[in-house]
Amino acid sequence: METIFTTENLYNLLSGRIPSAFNRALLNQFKANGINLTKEQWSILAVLWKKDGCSQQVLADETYRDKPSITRLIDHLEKEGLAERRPDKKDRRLNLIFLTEQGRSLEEGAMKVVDQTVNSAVRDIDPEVIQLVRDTFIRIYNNLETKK
Amino acid sequence: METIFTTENLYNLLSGRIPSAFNRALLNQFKANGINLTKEQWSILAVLWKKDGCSQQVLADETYRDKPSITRLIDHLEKEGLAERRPDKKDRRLNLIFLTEQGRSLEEGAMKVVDQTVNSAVRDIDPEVIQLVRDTFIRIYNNLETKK
DNA sequence: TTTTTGTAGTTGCTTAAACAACCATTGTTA
DNA sequence: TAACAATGGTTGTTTAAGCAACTACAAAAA
Repeated sequence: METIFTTENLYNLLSGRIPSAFNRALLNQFKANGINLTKEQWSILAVLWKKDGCSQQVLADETYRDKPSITRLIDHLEKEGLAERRPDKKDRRLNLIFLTEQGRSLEEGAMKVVDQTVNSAVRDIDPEVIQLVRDTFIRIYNNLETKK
Repeated sequence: METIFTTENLYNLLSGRIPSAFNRALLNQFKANGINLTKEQWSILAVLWKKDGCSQQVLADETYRDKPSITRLIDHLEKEGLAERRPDKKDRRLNLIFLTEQGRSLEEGAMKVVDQTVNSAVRDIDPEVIQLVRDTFIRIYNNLETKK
């Protein structure tokens, strides 16, 4: 295989430096706007704002986390008063997760900040290039999932 | 601003799903090859293999971590017998970090696994596209650093 | 040369990820 | 329907990130 890339170059691309920087920036913007959320909490809320009342397993699938991680994130959201568990009446194995009024009220402000941060990150970059980057990442993801 | 992207699309690109998948894959490959390293440990060792005897601050800069994170990662590497601290004789503020024989001996095997995993991830993708993705990510990184 | 400023590293705290082991409930099948 | 498998969730453990507060030392400024 002939490429102009060293393993190290590619590793840096794949290993997550940019996402770290992005997540840091997002967190700072939250803080600067008086929104008291970790990026993990926000990622859960982002699902609930669309699918209020879904199960923990759905949250795990949507946010690419395992079940224990969700258990603890929900614990934390409950403690903060942003969401609550309610047992499913039909299937008693399930917890359904509902936003509280407070959890709902964060949506507008948080989404505005995410929007600004995302747009700031990709400013001056050709949308077609962004599209290509996305497509490439999907291919990489599939390559990783389907092993070698 | 007119784009075909929703904030959510872009967020998913920027927030680190692919790196998570990559890091998971790498960890699995380490394990499958009997290499007992976390990805964090490996990322420190990767610097030391090139700059044995550098300071903790250098490790922090090279791996994009803060100083406390490095303190603890080195603690752990010392406990595992892979590296050791030696005070700098000239500047007594500094610890210089040196690989042990055992730490050095991991290089070949680990790099082979990283190499395979990286190549598997980008297989069938045009090198020019990879280059463009890299360049774009560097621009995004700079956008994030120079704030809006 | 004393004071001030900066740099290197550590400790404490909160939050989270990943994995294994586990319990309860539900679904399947023999 | 009784045994077994699958699903949803929790707990325990290890490892790590990120921030603030701190100590020790060095360099620069007064």
